[in-house]
Amino acid sequence: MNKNCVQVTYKKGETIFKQGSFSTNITYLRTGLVKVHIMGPEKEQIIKIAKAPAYLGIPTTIDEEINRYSATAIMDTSVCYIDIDTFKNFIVTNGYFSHELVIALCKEELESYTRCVNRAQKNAAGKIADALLFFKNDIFNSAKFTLPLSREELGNLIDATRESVSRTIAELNNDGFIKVSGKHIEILKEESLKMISQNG
DNA sequence: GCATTAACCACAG
DNA sequence: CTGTGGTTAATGC
Repeated sequence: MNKNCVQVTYKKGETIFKQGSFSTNITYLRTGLVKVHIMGPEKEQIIKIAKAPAYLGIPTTIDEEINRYSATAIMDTSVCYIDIDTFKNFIVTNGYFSHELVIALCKEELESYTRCVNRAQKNAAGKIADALLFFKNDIFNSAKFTLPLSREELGNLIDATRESVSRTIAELNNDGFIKVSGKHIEILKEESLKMISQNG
């Protein structure tokens, strides 16, 4: 696929593709971190955070004319765009590739179900704890990291207002579960956060 | 009723 | 963009 691939780099904050525009390529995220988001009837909703390596636009490109969601870099990022016909041809001719792709898509769908339930049923503290553990374990693999989102964006990810996010993070800090300085976060008591994640 | 939770508003830094 | 305080509506015991 490399032959039909154009590589592009994006800085933090730049739009990779936008909801409402024509979707003509599959996007492969080579390095970096991206937020996938949708402008809903009320406000922006962050659907998920995607880290490299990953395909970004399969659902919105494979059988759709117009992008149903946007992707925006939240860290410096490099992607390559794969021509949709090339991609489809690959699926048809390469069974192994297709098999891997189905597995990846299934995983994402299951994760999406889980996030959906958690967003709807957990309280603010539980959702914040979830998000912080997600960044620690799934994104940065480090107890210490810089949050790549503003308080408002984090709220849009977990379904809470920016005020609730601020307050909850301040409480977790005061209670000694985490250490916070602006966007710098350090997870101090992961086990406690897991309890909070489950019980609120 | 009373407590809890989180959204909404406002204002300061 | 954040943090915080006051207020308020909804919900549970």
